[in-house]
Amino acid sequence: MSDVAAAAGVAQSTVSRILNDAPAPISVSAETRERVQAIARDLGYSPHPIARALRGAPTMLLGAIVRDITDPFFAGAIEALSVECKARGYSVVLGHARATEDEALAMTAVLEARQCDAIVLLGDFTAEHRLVADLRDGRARVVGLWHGSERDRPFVTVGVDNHFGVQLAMTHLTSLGHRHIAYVGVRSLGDMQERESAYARFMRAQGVDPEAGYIHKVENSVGSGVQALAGILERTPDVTAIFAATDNIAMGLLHAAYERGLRIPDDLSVVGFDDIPMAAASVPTLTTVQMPIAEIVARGVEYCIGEEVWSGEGPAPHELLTPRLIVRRSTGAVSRS
Amino acid sequence: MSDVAAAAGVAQSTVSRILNDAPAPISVSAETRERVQAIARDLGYSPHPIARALRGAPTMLLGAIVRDITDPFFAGAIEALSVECKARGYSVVLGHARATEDEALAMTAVLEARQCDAIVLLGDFTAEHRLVADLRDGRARVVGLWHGSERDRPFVTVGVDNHFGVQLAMTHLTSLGHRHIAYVGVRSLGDMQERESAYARFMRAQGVDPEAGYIHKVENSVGSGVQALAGILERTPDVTAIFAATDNIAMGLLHAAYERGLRIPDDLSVVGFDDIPMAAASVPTLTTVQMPIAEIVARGVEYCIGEEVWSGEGPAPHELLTPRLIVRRSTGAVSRS
DNA sequence: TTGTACGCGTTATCAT
DNA sequence: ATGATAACGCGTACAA
Repeated sequence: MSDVAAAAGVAQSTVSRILNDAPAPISVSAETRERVQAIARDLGYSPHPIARALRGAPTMLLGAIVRDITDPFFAGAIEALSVECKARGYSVVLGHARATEDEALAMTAVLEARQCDAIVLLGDFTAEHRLVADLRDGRARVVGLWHGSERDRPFVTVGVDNHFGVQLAMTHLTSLGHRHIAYVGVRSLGDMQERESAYARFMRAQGVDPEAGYIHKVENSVGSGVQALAGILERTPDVTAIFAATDNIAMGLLHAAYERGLRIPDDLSVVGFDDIPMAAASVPTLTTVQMPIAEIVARGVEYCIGEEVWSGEGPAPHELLTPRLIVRRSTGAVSRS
Repeated sequence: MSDVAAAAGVAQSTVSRILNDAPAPISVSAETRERVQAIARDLGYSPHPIARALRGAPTMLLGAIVRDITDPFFAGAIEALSVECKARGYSVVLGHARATEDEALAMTAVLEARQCDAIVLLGDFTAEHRLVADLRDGRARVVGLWHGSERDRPFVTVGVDNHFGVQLAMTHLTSLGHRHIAYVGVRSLGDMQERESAYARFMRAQGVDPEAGYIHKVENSVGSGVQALAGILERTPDVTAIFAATDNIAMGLLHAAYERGLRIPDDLSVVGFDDIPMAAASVPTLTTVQMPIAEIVARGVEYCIGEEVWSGEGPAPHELLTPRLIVRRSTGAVSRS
C-alpha cells in the first residue's frame, strides 16, 4: 500500500481511504481517487488480510469442527457449509476431532481457531466437556449443528426434529404390517440418543418392549452392518424390519442381508436416516429420512456470521427443522409373522 | 503480553524472549524465567497468531482446493490431508471450486489463500488456466495431487500410476475371459484422461477397437450409472464387463444393473477405481483399484510444508505411486460369448 | 481535501 | 541479563 501511495505521490492514509470507500464524513477528490485506483490496479495491489485482522477486522474465517469428514452425511453438510460461507465471503477451516480421546487435539483446533470469527460444531460434542467449556469462554461465536437437544445449551443449536423423523419411519413400517422392528444405532449422545429414545417410545406405544434385545449399537460405518445383522437374527429372529440411525449403517445392513441371502424387502425391510447420495443408488434403493441440510446449515451460519445474533442472555436459541420420509425400495409389506 | 510484562515487572521484550525459548546467544536468568512463566500461566496468556503472522511467521494454514467434497474419494483424501497436517501443526482451509465456470470464484479462494503457507490442489485443475497461472505466480508453495501427468507442470505433483492401475484391472478381466469390455469415464483431463487412454491402449492391444462405441462419458456421480448402462447395452450388447473410471460410477452401474435385472457378476462384471469405503459394502462388493492415499497425501504435504522443497529450477518433481487391485465379488468368469 | 501520527501484538535489533 | 525501540501493513482520529 505504501508503494501505491509513493507512486501516486499521496499519503498512505489517502490510499487507504480510497480503497476502502471511505465513510460518509470524508471526501476525496475525484481526480485523486481515479489516479490512485488506476495505480493500485497497475501495481496489482491487494490488501494484506493479516494486517487488517490485526486492526480488529474479522478474519472471514469460519471454523468447522467435525468428527469424520469421511461420513457421507457430514461431507454433505460441509459442502453446504462451504457454499453458504462462500456466498458470504467467508472461508471454512477444518478442525478434526476424531475420537473422544482426541479431546486435547480438538482443543488445538480451537486455539488455532482463535483466528476464526465463528465456530460451527458439526455433530454431537456434548461429551467433550473441555472443548465445550473452552468454546463457551472463547471470543468466537459458536453454533452447534446436529448437536442434539440437551438442556442448558451453552450456545445456539440448529438441528432436526429427530422424534418426528423416527415417527415417520416407524409409522411407515407399521403401516406395512411390521411389528417386530429392530433398531441399530450408535453409542453416542445428541441426535443418536434422541433417535434411540424416540424409537423406544414408539415401540412401547405399540406394545413391544424394545429392551427385549431389539436395540443394537455399533460404530457408524458401513462395515458394522454385518455384525449388527448377525446379532439381530440371533437374539430376535422374529424381526421383519430394521430401523438404522444412519444411512451408513443401513448400507451395511443391505450388504449384510445380501451376503446372508436375505432378500430386501421381501424377507427384511430396512429404513435409514440421513438420505446420503448413495441411498438413491444402493441395491435396493433405501427408504430413509431426509433432512433439510442446506436450511439447517444456512440457519446456523446466519447465527454465526449473520445479522441474527444471540445476545448471550437467557436460554440459547434452539431451532428444530422438520425432516421428511423418502420411500424407496428397501421397505415392503411384511411377508411373515 | 504487555499485561504479563507489567505484572512481572519486566520489559515486554523479555517476556517474548522467555516464552519463545530465545535462541542461543541470548541468556535469561533462571529466576526471571520462572517468574514470568508462572505469571503467564496464571494470566492464561496465549500468543496472538495474527500478530505473529504479521511479523512474517507462517500462518500454519494449508489451503485445499477441491471440486467436490461430497465425492467419497476426495472426502477420504481430505481426511488424510487433515490428519497429516494436524501432525505437523497445520490446519487446512477448504477452497471450493465446483464447476469450471466457477473459475472466478476459485480465484477468490486463492486470494483468501494468501494467508495460507501452501496450497494443495486435489484433483485435476489443468483446465482452470487462470487459477493455475495465479497459483504459479503466487507466494505460497503449491502441490497438485491426482492432478494427472501433463507435461510442463508449473508445480510439484504427486499421483497414482493410472496406466498401471488400468492394466491391473483390465488384465484381471481378460484373465476371466472377458473380451468386450466397456469403459465408463468422466469428461475431464488429468487422471480421467489417463485412465481412458490406458484403457484404449489395452483394448487395441487385445485386438478390439475401443472407438467402436465402447467408451462412455458421464458425470462422476452415483446417479449417472443408469444412463451409462443403458447406453452400453444399446450400442454394444456384446459387452460382458465394464471398467468404470471411479467407484462412484461403478456404484451407479451396480445399481443400474440390479434395476434391469442383470445379475452381477453372472451377467456382467464391473471393476471400479478408487476403493472408496462403500466399495467393501456394496451389493455385491466391488472389485476395484486401490491407491495409497495416505502416502500420496503425505508426499504432497512433505513438498508443501516439509523439508523436501522444490527449488523452482528445472522440471517440477512428479511422483507416481503404485496402485493395487482389490478383487471382490463384482467380477467373475464370463458366462456368454 | 489531504497529510501526520498512533496503535493493533509480536519479534528482532540495538543499546545498556 | 534485560530494557528500549523499530517494524510488519493497515485503519483512523486528528491536524493542517
